[in-house]
Amino acid sequence: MSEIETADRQPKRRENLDFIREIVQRDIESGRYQGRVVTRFPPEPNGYLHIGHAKSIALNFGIAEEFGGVCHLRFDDTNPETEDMEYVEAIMRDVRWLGYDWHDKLFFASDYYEQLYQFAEQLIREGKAYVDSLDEEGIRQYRGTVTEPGRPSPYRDRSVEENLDLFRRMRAGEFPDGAHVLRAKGDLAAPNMKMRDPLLYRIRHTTHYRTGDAWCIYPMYDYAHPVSDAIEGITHSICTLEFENNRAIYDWTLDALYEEPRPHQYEFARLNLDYTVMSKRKLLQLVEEKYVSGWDDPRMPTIAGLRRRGYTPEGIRLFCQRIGVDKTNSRVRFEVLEDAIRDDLNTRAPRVMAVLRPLKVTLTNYPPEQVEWLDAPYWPRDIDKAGSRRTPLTRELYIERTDFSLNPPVDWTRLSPGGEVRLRHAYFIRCDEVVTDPISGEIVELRCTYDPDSLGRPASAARKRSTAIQWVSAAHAVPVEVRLYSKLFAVENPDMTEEGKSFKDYLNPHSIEVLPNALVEPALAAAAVGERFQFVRHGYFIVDPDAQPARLVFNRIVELPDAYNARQPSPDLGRKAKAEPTPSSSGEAAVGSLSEERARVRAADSWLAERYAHYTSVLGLSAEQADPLTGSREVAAFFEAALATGATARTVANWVNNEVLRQLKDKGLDGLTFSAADLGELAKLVDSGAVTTAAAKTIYAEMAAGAGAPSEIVRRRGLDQNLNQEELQSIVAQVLAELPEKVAAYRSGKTSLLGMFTGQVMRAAGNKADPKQVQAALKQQLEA
RNA sequence: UGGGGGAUAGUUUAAUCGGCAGAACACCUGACUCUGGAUCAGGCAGUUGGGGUUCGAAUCCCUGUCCCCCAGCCA
Repeated sequence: MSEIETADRQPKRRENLDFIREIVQRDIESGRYQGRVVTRFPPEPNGYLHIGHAKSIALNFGIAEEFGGVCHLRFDDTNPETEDMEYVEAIMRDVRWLGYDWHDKLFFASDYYEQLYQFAEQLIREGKAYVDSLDEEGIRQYRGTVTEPGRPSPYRDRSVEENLDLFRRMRAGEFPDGAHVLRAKGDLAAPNMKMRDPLLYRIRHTTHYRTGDAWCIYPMYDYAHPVSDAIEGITHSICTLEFENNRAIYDWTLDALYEEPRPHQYEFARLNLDYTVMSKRKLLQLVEEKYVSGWDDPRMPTIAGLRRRGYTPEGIRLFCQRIGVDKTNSRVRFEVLEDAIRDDLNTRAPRVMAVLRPLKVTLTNYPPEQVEWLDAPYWPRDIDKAGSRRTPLTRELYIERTDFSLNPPVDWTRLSPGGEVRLRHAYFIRCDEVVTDPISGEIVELRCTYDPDSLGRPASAARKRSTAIQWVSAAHAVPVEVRLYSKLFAVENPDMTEEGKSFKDYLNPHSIEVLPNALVEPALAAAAVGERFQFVRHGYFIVDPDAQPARLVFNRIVELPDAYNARQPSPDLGRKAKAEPTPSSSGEAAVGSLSEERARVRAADSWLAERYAHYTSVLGLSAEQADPLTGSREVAAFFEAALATGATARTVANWVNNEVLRQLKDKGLDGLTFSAADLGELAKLVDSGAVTTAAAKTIYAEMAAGAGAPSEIVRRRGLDQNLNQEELQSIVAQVLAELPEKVAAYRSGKTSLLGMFTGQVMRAAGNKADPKQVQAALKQQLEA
């Protein structure tokens, strides 16, 4: 790497990190947690894990692995009404199956109930929580709406003693469900509804699957979660987007109870997959109402379902890697999942022959009693694996019905009347006669002849285009049941229901097709449950647990891409075209919120209104320039103070509007590290041409960082020294010499590289150069 | 309607904090092939609209539009 490129670089960050990993990396570098990385996967044991959870598991466990940390498995079991040990076990099985290990870091929020309780008493003692005796409806009423602030509950000002007494009696079981709740003293006027005195505890006289009847008050998620994180020393608490508003309570709770460095919450977008639903409630409904055979129905997006379907952990992890992590709400196409699974299976599923819809073939010139055991490799040439089995060829065979066509299209490469085709691992055959059922007209048999010289020989030019089709010997074939699965739902987004319909109305009636009379070659007779194969030209299959030794059952995991069928016009099941963007109004009228607000301020403040008029008529500023400058007296005064240095109005206005406003947004005028006079001086330097605008940006950046007055910065960085032509030419030459490939690319037409060259030269020249001159020099040398 | 978040090829996403808009999946073409698979080569295609600052904007400023989340004693 060249000196020029490495100069002025930030410490190198790992490339292509998602935003969460970037935060983790930064925290490691800054030593925020002394280099510790502790994440957690916090399922509630009230349902089975699904592919969406896999994304979260891969994220949390993946980060721990990659950054030398640990990931806890914590059951967030704070609601006794829905939780069950069955789910705990299923979840552990699924996480382990996905290939992740929590070692000894298995936790339950229910183990923290006592600590949680003690912390709650602390909050009460500190006046930060109170017992509210409003009923559910009352609480709702007092909470207000998104547009109206809430009102304080009549019980909000109870004394600490009374609160403590009531809370202890709540624990002691003196009150029925719903009589009281413990609430945080938040802000009832907060625009964030979550902060309007969130509930911390409720009374539930319900047996908990782990703590039994030890408790009759249970903590709420918003309270239990941050405290559990803190108890475990979690550093990065990663959850999905819908908890963004809850982060305020998360921080409120931990600020009250813990000190930095404490856990912090970060949110990412949950996975949405086309043609499936991902809510536990809906999946539970499918199971309970028997739309599927159970949580592990191979059509379910649950981990258990995908496992039974035959998906591999590696494939699922590959999928998670490919979809990335971001905050954008998105829907991932089903093919992306399927493609990841295929990618994984391609190198690990041996190829075998199966005939799903058999059509009888008789080789009329093949000796009736003869059996040839032909060598058939399990792997295609491009996969670096060895191994083969022998497969028997006899006079009577079965081939796939779909591999024969009575009236083939021009690009047909399989069997047709009078045509030839290769039997995979065997001979070429020619179809001489088609036997049909005289009544139904159905094709019942093909009478063919085989070419005894074609075994193991390359195809002749004439036969080159033929596909090698799969087949089985009629005498040796093993009858099996094959279950063909496809999408559970018939529409892309079953959550988006029409008026009066439910997601269940969009179930795909053909999501399972059972073929009871499929045939596989004898090598598969002893296949074990869980073994995966590629049925050549069909797809990947796995032996289902329903299989009996005498009756194998195969599930189709995923089909092979079919370039032939893909080319055929099919009913369009694709996505709707993107909606036309609504035509936008032109930007003439400034009616937006901020601008609107400033107009209101001016209407109420004649001095500001007068300044606005002055700026536009006397100073010659445009309305767009004058507007942001006259939104408050402070900004206008700042602008005029800068102007008093003698700089031009236009320059000062641009600097204030484009640069200073940014600082003002988060720090306010008082937080500024430089004065209006400083900015005026900077503007004058630009006006007079003493420094280039590029240099001015550098100076401004330093001013904003508190490096002092412009003149001082200029002197320190030597930005007033002019670069003479000779020096410029030499820097340009040097930069070009460092980047020979780029120069070649530019010369062969990639002129967009000019910007990159300019940037390099500007950097090398310490921004002392004038970009216009730089570009002139660059063009001259590049085109020389 | 208050608040919080989001918008980059058809889709999912990168872009070293102002300097080459890059990839994967999908699609198309070709090569190869005893799988119409895989692989290889090539191609199509993008910064939410408008304005501004700048030599240069996906990135900074102003201003629109669209989408998601929040008013459970669920998580």
